[in-house]
Amino acid sequence: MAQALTPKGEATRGRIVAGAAAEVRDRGVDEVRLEDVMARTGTSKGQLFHYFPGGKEELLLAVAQHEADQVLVDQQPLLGELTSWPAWQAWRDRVVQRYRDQGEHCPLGALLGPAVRRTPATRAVVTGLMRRWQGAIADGIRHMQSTGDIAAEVDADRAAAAMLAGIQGGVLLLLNTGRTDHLEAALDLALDALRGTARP
Amino acid sequence: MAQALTPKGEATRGRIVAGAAAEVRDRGVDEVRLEDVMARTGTSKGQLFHYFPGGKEELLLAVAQHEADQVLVDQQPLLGELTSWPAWQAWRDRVVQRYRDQGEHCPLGALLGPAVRRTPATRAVVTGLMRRWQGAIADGIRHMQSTGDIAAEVDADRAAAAMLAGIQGGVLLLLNTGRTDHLEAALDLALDALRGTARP
DNA sequence: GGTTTTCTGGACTTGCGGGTCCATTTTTGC
DNA sequence: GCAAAAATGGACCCGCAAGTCCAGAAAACC
Repeated sequence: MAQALTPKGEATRGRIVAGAAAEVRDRGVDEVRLEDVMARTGTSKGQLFHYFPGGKEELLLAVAQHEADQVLVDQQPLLGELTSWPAWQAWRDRVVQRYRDQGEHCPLGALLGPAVRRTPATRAVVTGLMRRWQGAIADGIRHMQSTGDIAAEVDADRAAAAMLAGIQGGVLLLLNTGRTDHLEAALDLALDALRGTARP
Repeated sequence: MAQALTPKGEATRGRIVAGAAAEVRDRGVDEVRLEDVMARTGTSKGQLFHYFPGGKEELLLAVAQHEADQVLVDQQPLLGELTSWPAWQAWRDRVVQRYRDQGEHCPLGALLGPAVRRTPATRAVVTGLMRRWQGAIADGIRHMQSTGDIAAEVDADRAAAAMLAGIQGGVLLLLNTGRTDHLEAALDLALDALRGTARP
């Protein structure tokens, strides 16, 4: 992938990806013009195609990977420490807060969009993100089961899948309505359901 | 909007919208070429701009409205008769079935995508659909409350919002993974939560 | 049946934006 | 320092698809 890349080159490449990511956030995937990326990052067409021989598609794939990683980073360390109800609540609040702040500029929403989705490579990026995300939630559920805070009969993976779906749908609706109602309702419903299992 | 449109003109216009909708389903929004729509519907550029002076954008808006209406039609009459637990289950199964059959060709997913989302008009279409959808679910919940199958303390609108988010997220993940796991898990979680409220 | 409106066909223009190419400069490695 | 490789700048090409325009056919209207 990366073959003989000097520090300077590395920096430029990074600048391009970051700039393109910002452009995607600001204007949406299909509104991204290579020209704009160049302007924003102070680079030339030669550089762009030097670092991304595959052109726009390759660049957007790199952006997708970059943003996907960021999604989970933004939730850490909370997502990795779902070991008590207050911790779950803190994570929930963080998620809501993050997407509320972000508002309409959703890199993830952009990734999920029809434009890039088509290519298997970008699909893989999104799928990978979802798998990791769901895995982290499931781990949290299993930990809560080990302490008896969640009933042992609960299927952790399935519950995590449901919660993830609620989050994604909530974000999607946030993008369209500008309100966090759905996201909050979905998270709270799932958490309440899990809490409810502990009491026999 | 529609001013002096002969039967023949009406038919042509309808053919164009239907053809464009099919094109969107098959190839995704941003892959739709006016030329392809013309070929599929056996129309000419003159006709296209005759019926949609606003060009591509206006045509896609009409398609969006068309598809949004279809989403709810496909769930009827089940969605309008959520008056017993078996009815809820039947509706749940219908939703899962519908999107499973549809697979990757999701008109709604296309609408939600970044391409069209930008314009306020298409946003309004999607928002309107979501409002009606959530309203129907909420009505179902309220009916179940009236019969005592769901606890009166439940906030019907909020629960419906959560369920809708789960559905949207489930469909989104279905589009990316090709599996209905998330959709099913989300629906089941929500339904179980509602069922659970009845027993004290 | 003649005039007016609507409908249809398709040639043409246009602009945007991705991709190519190469000349020049800078860095690396020895 | 001096070749080789990497990095940079930007002029140029070119295809695609949206949108324009107008002329001719069909229908509506009285």
